[in-house]
Amino acid sequence: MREKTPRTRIQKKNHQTILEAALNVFSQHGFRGATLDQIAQEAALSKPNLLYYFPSKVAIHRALIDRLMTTWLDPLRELDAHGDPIEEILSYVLRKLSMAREFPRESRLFANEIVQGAPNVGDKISGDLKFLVDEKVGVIAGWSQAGKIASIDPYHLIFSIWATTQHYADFDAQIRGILAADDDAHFDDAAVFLERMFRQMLKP
Amino acid sequence: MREKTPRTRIQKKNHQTILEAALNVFSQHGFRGATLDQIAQEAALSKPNLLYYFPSKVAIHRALIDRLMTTWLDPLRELDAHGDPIEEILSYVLRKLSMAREFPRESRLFANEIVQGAPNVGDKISGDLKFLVDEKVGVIAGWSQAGKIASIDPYHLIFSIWATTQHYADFDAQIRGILAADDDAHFDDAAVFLERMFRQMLKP
DNA sequence: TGCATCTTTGACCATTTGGTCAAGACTACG
DNA sequence: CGTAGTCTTGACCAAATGGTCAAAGATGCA
Repeated sequence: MREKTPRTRIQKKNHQTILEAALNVFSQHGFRGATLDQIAQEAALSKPNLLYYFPSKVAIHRALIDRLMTTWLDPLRELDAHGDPIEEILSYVLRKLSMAREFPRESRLFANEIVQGAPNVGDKISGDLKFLVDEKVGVIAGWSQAGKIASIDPYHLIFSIWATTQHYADFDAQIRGILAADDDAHFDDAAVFLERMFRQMLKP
Repeated sequence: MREKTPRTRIQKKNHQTILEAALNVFSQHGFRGATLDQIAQEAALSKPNLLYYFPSKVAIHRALIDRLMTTWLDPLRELDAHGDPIEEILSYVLRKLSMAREFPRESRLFANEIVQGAPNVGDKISGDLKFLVDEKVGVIAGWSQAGKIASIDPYHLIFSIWATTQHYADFDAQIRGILAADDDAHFDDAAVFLERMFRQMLKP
């Protein structure tokens, strides 16, 4: 069932090489659009060699998704119930935006998965993710009721943070087309804009 | 090159049937993930029959994208330079949200395309779309300088509107998972939330 | 009704794709 | 060294997939 965890030096290296290559290919073409040949070429390995390290195409994809789900939610986990409410939320926004800037492939891997109906992560979403979100929603609702932030729907606040930040990774092609940009500079403008936007709306 | 425009009654009907079926399949699986057999089955036609009406798989997809691009931008076109600034922008937000609610398949078709690097619409984005956006950015910048709305970056305002509204269509699977919702009711909450958010941030 | 045109499809094809396998190459270690 | 275990790959396979084609079936109109 599960692919064996890497033991030798070579296994460790090739596992990483394959996942790195697969991240490139899956994030750009989606699961169905990616081929083992592409991944093999990107990893500079032969196709049978890929299948020596991972039992199947879906196993590679699953390994990536697993790795992603554990780290992807760290910024939200860090939201501290005992910190200053507005600053806590704002720094969550900026952490999320940084991740979109630094890990756009991971963001697109996830986006591909969700847009197509979350066929492989549906259970994780209604499980771990829902659990974490519900907890933080409780925290935010508390702040809201205590008058520390404006009275808003915490679920939709979180959705709007996800939407606005991930948009810069997932819709990168559109944004670059419109801004005629060939670098990352617009992320700085986005940071200014989003900080203002959320600060404004959270003001009690 | 171009597929012939439908002439007879039968052609008109089958063209529509095929596009409807293709929209279902492409929006759920992406271009590469969709198969002609799936589309044929969904349309209740034989595969050679599909190819009697459209010369190839990409032609079907292109026809959908073309149809989409013409109507997708209507809400933005309606943004009136002579209307009340804040109400104009807010009703743009709500129109966009309605489209996400009523045409989620179209939204996902587009999302699939952009997430994968806009391979088929790249030129349309840096062409028609950029032109329209630049025009409306000018309008918004004018309002901003005239002190009618807060001083914000009009590009990122538009991006944030797209992000927050389309999110409800594109990431539907995630949202339903977290809200444990099986209906559309959360769109009403979203409308309230987004109206408040944008009204708050636009206040001069 | 007769005939030209439009529509439909079963059979078929070449290519791509995920995956297998057996045999050979390389490593590590006694 | 030698050999047991690890790693690599060329050749191959079955299924899926986009697309073709010739021939049969409908349709419409004089």
